[in-house]
Amino acid sequence: MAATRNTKQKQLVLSLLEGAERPLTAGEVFERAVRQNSGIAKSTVYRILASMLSRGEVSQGLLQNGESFFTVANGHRHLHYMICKGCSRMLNFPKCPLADMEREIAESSGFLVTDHSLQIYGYCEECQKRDK
Amino acid sequence: MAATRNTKQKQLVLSLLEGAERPLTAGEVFERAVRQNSGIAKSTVYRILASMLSRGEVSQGLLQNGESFFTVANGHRHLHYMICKGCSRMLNFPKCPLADMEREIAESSGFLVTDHSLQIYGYCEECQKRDK
DNA sequence: TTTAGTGCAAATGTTTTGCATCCAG
DNA sequence: CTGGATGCAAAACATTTGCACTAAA
Repeated sequence: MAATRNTKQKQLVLSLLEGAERPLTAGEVFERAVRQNSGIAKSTVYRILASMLSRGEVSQGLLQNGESFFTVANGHRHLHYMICKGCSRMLNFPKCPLADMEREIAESSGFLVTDHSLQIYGYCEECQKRDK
Repeated sequence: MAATRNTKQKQLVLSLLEGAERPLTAGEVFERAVRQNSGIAKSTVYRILASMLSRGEVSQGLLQNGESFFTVANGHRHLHYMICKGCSRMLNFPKCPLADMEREIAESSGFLVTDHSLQIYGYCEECQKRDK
């Protein structure tokens, strides 16, 4: 794997993801970076996220509209999210139902699993009450 | 729910999905429709798929690049896919690990699950051999 | 100095939308 | 008839890419 330079753009993207209260899309990372008066380019945000993703430094998820969102990868523990269709809130879904299945899948089907994408959609408690 | 007219464009999209050997993206549905000399517009394909999706007549999945793919919803049984990063083949993954969890989730977190999106990425047997 | 990384703008590709027209009910 | 559905073209997005320039090592 090629060496990677420690630029202030990378530091910024990483600190924004670390300081975020929820996963962020590339566009949101860019917005927040702009608010901090960094002159970072949007394409740089995309390149940094892609690079971090291939290094396993961040995890990627998919929204129903096809947009990607990112979180800092915290060790081996990986999270999924319950995404509210009412308010777009993202709640942690810490128990990954595939955690122990990857070996089993390889043995029964021959398919080598490298990763997976799981999002759970529905309505959070507040939105259930409000729309009742 | 509003009434829906039975147009030949809808019949065509549905028959293409039913006759497909694998899930199709909107673009692929459009391609196949064009080959049959239907003068259907691409935007019509998108509108029909969106409408069928909201009626539960088709299921949607997400590719890693954000594109959506569709399959006819076959009753209550729903499938997920193992998607090969080498050859893009999509293999059935019939055992849904969330099948029995939705009620449990609602009880423990208050989140009402309506649906979910799960894709498994990796390499099929042939691609594992070829790239070895 | 060297070259990975960046900014900028243009290009890509998917999906959405406005609007005049069409046709299923 | 009449309003939902369609075709067409333009627009809206997220994301990627080419290229000259900048700055990390």
